[in-house]
Order: sequence, then structure tokens, then C-alpha cells
Amino acid sequence: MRTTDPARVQRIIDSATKLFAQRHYHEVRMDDIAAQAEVAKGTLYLHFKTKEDLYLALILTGGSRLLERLQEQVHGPGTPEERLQVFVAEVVRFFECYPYFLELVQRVEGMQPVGEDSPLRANRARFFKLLTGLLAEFQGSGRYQVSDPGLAALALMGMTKEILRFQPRPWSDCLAGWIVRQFLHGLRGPCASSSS
Amino acid sequence: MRTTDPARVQRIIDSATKLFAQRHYHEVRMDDIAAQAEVAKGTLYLHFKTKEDLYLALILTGGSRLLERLQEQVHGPGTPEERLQVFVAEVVRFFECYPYFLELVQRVEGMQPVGEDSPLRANRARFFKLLTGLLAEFQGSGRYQVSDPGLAALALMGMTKEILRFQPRPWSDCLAGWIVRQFLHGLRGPCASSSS
Amino acid sequence: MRTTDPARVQRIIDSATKLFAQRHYHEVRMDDIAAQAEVAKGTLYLHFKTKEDLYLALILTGGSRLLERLQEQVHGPGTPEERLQVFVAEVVRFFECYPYFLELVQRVEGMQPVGEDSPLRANRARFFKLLTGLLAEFQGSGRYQVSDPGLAALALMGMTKEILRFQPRPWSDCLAGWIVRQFLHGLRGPCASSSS
Amino acid sequence: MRTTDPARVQRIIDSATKLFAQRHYHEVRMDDIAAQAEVAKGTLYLHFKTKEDLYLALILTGGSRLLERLQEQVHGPGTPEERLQVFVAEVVRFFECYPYFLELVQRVEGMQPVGEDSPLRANRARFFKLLTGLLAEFQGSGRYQVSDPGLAALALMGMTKEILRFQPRPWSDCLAGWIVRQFLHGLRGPCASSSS
DNA sequence: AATGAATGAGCTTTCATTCAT
DNA sequence: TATGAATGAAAGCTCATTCAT
Repeated sequence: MRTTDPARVQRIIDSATKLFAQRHYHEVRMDDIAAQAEVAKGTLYLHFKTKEDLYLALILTGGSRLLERLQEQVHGPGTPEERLQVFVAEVVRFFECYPYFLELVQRVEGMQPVGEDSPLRANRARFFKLLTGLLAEFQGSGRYQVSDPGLAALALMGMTKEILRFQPRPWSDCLAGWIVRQFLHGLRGPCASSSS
Repeated sequence: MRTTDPARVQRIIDSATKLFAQRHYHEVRMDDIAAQAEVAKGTLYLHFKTKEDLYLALILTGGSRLLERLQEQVHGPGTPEERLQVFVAEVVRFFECYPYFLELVQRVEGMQPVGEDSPLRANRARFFKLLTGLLAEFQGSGRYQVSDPGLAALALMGMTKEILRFQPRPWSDCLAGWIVRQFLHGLRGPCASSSS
Repeated sequence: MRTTDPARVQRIIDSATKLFAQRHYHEVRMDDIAAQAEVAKGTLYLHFKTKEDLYLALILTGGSRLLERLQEQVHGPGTPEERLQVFVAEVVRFFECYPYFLELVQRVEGMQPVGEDSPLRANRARFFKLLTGLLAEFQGSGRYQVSDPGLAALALMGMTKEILRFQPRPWSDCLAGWIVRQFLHGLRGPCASSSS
Repeated sequence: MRTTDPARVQRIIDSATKLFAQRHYHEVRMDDIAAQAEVAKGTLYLHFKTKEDLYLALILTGGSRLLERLQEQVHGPGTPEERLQVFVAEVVRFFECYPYFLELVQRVEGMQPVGEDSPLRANRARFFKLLTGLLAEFQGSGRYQVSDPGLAALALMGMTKEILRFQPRPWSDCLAGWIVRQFLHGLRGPCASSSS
């Protein structure tokens, strides 16, 4: 009996992730994925029922991986500022490891009509909730005005993604720091001058 | 006998824009566009050589429309803050008029490998340059630290797009204001403590 | 504008009928049908949504054609014997015109689980009812014992189909006569000897 | 160590027979057969070189089983009527035991172009010859007109198969009797008037 | 001998594009 | 110019067969 090599499935997922990030879903042929993974086309269908299936598995796998890490960070110790810093740094590090995933996320988010729920939307919702919760904590400290945490969360997510997509690599070590500072203090900087 | 009805071409572009914003390029069929425009399929090919052609035409049309408006604003009178406020407000208003275009932009930007030049990238580059120039002016005023105008531009563009994509409509009148304030002063707000 | 040639659709149906009778459903490729009809493969899908669709259209068209003819005959004038004779003759003539259809019928009848209703079963049911009704009339004449018209109908249908399938062509003119005689009087013949 | 378990091969054949009778050749997958026989797919190929092979083996097995039984009956003692009665009864009993085989026969007969010889056709030919021979004996008795034993054989086979396929089970004990009577005397019955 | 993961040729269906009218 | 029927290349998926274990 020939037993399934677990690395083989992983190779398929990795190959697919790479290709789906380079080209759009409809531009990636199952033949391409098979070739990239050095596997016969039929093999793909042993592990994933359809192309769509493979695609979703991909998204979910990657997304969940990030979410799990973030969950720990958010509920960890430290001031909200510190935890936000860790949060963003984690996101940056994640997309440094899985560069293809960044385009994938952009793509997926515009895919289905807003109201519809799907595993993809679910992941985004979890992420959004995590971040919104963290931002709400800032209000308590009295040093920030977080009138609408949801809006703020969108702002942070948006700027982070745009920067990661278009800022040329390799990324500076202080990129996460820059993002958090810009988010908390704006273009003006920490206003340190006025405090002394 | 009269030559091509210009309204007809516009109807085709509008129909296509609507459809391409709802679904991805490969999910919109030429039949769909023809049906939406109430025109025979063959007619599409009288005005556009290929599907790709039609797509590009529509991207450029929309993008140029926005760029022209912005160009005027940016070089207009007023402080940089005022002009930035007008700039963002203009963007918000534009996407309020052409809601489909927002998704389109998201899609288009991820389409070609970075570095490759295309009319689409050219448009983005013009937009980016416009904004970067405006942000550089902030440095001169001495009240802002704009160490990297490019990075700041990405941040502003990212947060704006994300908010417009996901903030439910109708949009509050002060949305543009919120964005600019968040961009300039961060979560902390205008640093009222230091101004008195 | 290019208008559809009705002969073209008919040519597709005819070609398909021929091929489906020669080989089984799964052995006939859409390519084959297209080639036989001298039409591009895509053209098939202009007129029939799927392969299955084309197949069903075929069966229904042919079956209905026969049924309509038979309906008239059965309710026509004449003794039951005469009408049965006409009925069988009509069936024989039909399968002489559409020889492919004979195998098709055999095939279709064994296709789905008995209980399930489908246009195909519906046609067979109509045919069966028509024949059963005619046979029931024989009972009234007092010269025949038709204790179970359904069983008798099966017998007649079975022998007719088997003969038409395997009796080499061209068929003798009196084939229908032979069938009816065998059905009414059995191997023994009309029993004329005993009546005088 | 022991060699191939013969029961295993039989289980494969039985499973395949069941499946091939329910669905068409091309609709039965080797996976299905393996699953039904509770055997690994590879095992099928230890005993049969190809799917076609397995199919033929099963047709021949079943057909030969029936033929052997019939051979004995036909050449046994008794009047032709009695032997025909036994013959049909045997056929009915056989298909009662192997209900799947009935559909199988229907399918197989339409499979190859007439004239081509194959083990399958050979079986049918043997069956046909057996029956034709028996019918020819009727001629000798002087009570029947068997002008064309081949045609009569087709008629008997056809009505029998049709009745067995469509008459709902369980079958009445006198079904074989009904068939023989219908075949010998037709709808009219035994011509009782002439016997006194 | 027995297994079942892997293979890849082959099938149905779609859709951008053409072209006769 | 405008039409929409016709085209056929290309894509997703299946399943008989192979072969390493």
C-alpha cells in the first residue's frame, strides 16, 4: 500500500497559494497547480473535491494561522499601546512569511455580495472583532478619543494592507512601529514636544 | 445616415463598469455586457477590439475622470491642510458617484506583476505622485514630521479605500473630515492640550 | 444577422439519433455528434443545454411522433382485430423509418429505477395504456379471454420489439400480420379447421 | 500461505453483476465494484485484466449457467409442449434467482454491431438454436403450424423477457404457464371448442 | 497476494471572437 | 452599422489503470 505523503498535500497548497496570489482565480489552471506542485492533475482531486475547494482550503488555512497567533497577542499582558504594537508587528511578520497571501486577501474580500456569509467573511469578521476590541480599550485609558472603534479598525487595516502591498521589500524593521505611530498620533507625531 | 451614436459607446462603458465592479473580469461575459447595454454582442466589437480593450478603456476613463478633478484641487489655493481636506472629500464624493469603481480599483491594482508598466499603473502613479507632492508640502509648515511622504501617501490611500469599501452607506457627511483628522492627528485627536 | 437554419437543428437531432442508437450514451462524444452533423461543437450547445438534454429531446421527439400516429389508429373505426392489425403495422412502419430508434427504446427502458417518473417513462406509460385499452376491447367480443390485458400488452410489445430487433431486414410485408396472428392465435394458427 | 481465495473472485463477480444490472457499463466504476465486493481496487486487477474483461467474464458465467440447465431440459423426455413448458419455467426461475441478469442481457444484446461475433453473441446464438430446435419439433406433431421457427423463437423470447422485466414481482406461480399458453394458443386460449 | 495513492488521457462545457446577413 | 448564430480553443473534472509498499 502506498500511503499519502503529508508533504505532498502541503506542496499542493503551497503551489496553489503562490499561483493564486500571482494570478487571479480564473487565470490559474489546475494544470498549472499540478505542474507547480510536480504532481499529476488527478492527484489534486484526491485531496480537494473541486478547484473552489482547494482555493477555500488555502484561504482558511492561511487566515486561521494568522488569527490564532493574533488571538494570543491581543489578550496578552501590557498596555493597549504595547499590545497594538505587537499585533501589527505580528501581521507584518506574517505577510513577510506568506507574501502571496496578501494579494489573496485583497481578492477574496471583494468576492461575494456583502450580506452573504462564508468561511472567508467569517475569518475577516473574527479579525475585525479582535482589532475592534483592542481599540476599544484605548478609550478607557483617557488619552485617546475612540468614538468609533470600527472605523478606526478599518483605517488601521487599510493602511497596513496598502503599505504592505506597495512598499518595496525588504521591509525596514521599524515598519510596524511607523504604522502604529501613524495610527495613534497621525502625521504630527507623538506630540512629545508639548508634554514637557 | 449617421455615424456611431456616442451615447451607445458610453452605455457600453457604463454597463461594463457596473458588471466588472460586481464580478471579476473573467466572470463577466461579453454576452452579459451586451445584454446590460441592450446592444448586440457583435456591436461591442465594433467599438472595442477585444474584451481586454474594453476593460482598459473603462479603467482609464474612470481613473482619468477622477484625476482631472483632483489635479485642480491640489494645486488650488489654501493651506496644505485645507487642500488635503478637499482632496479626500473629492475622492469620497467620486466613489459615492461611481461605487463600482472602488472594487474595480482594488482588482486592477493586483493584476499585473509590479514593475510592469501599463496605462493602469500609469494612472495609479499619477495619483500617487499628486498625493505625495501635497504631503511633502506639510513638511515645510514645520508642524508635521513627514519623513517619508510616499509611506504616508500609502497610509492615507489605504485607510481611505478600506473605509469606503467596508463602511456601510450612506456615508456620513463628515467621513472625509474624520479620515483627514485621523491621518493628521491619529487616534489621539488634534492634541488640544498643546494648543491652548 | 445570421438566422438559424431549421434544417441545421434537425440535422443535429438526426445525427445524434443515429449515433446514440449505434453506441451507448456514454460512448457517443459530443465531438462525434458535431462531426456527424457537420457542425461545430459549440453549435450543439446553442440548441441543447446539455448532452442529456439533447438525448431527452431525441427520445421525446421520436416517441411522441409514434404515439400521435397510434392514438389516431386505435380510436379509429373497425373491429378490434382490424385496429390491432393497423396498430402493429404502424409500429413496424415507424421502426422501418427510424431504425435507430429501436435500440434507443431498449436502452432507455432500463435506465432509471422503476418508481421514478420521467418524460421517458411517461411516454412508455402512454403507449402501454393505449395498447391495454385496445386489448380490453377484445374481451367484449366474447371470442377472446383477456383476463389480464396488461400482461397481454407486455407480451405483444415484447415479441414485436424482439422480432424487429433481430429479424434481418428488409422485412417482409406480412410481418405485422404474422405478429398479430401469433399474438391472437398462437403457434396453432387461427383454428379455422375447427370452426367449419 | 494459500493461493487466491476462490470465494473472493466469486464475490467480485457477484458484486459486479449486481452493479452492472443496476447501471450501465460506463456508469459503474471500478471503485464501486471494489467497494461492493469489499476488496481493494487493485485486487480487481489481479483477477481481471481490464474492466471489459470482468464484464465479459460475468456475462459468460451467468449465460452459461442458464444454458447448461436448459440444455438438459430440452433434450429430456416428454412431449414438445411439456418440454417447452419446462424450458420457459426454467428461464423464469433463473431470472428469479438472478434478477440483475435480465437487464444485463437486454444491454448486452444491443452492444455490438450485428454480425460481429463475440462470446456474448455466441451465447445468444446457442440459446436461440436450442429454442429453435425445440420449436421445430412442434411442426412434426401436426397440431401446430411452425412455418418459421426462428421467428417464433424470437416471439417467445421477446414476450418472455418483456414480461419478466416489467411484470411486478413477486411473480405468480403460473406465469410460465401463461406465457406458454399465450405463445401456443394466443389470446384466444386453448381453442377448447375444438377439443371435445 | 493485496492495497489504495497516484496517474493522465479523455470527456463535457464555456465563451471570446468571427462573419454572413 | 448592427446583429446574433456559429465557431473551436481551452478549462475543469473523471476514472481505468499502474505501481510502490
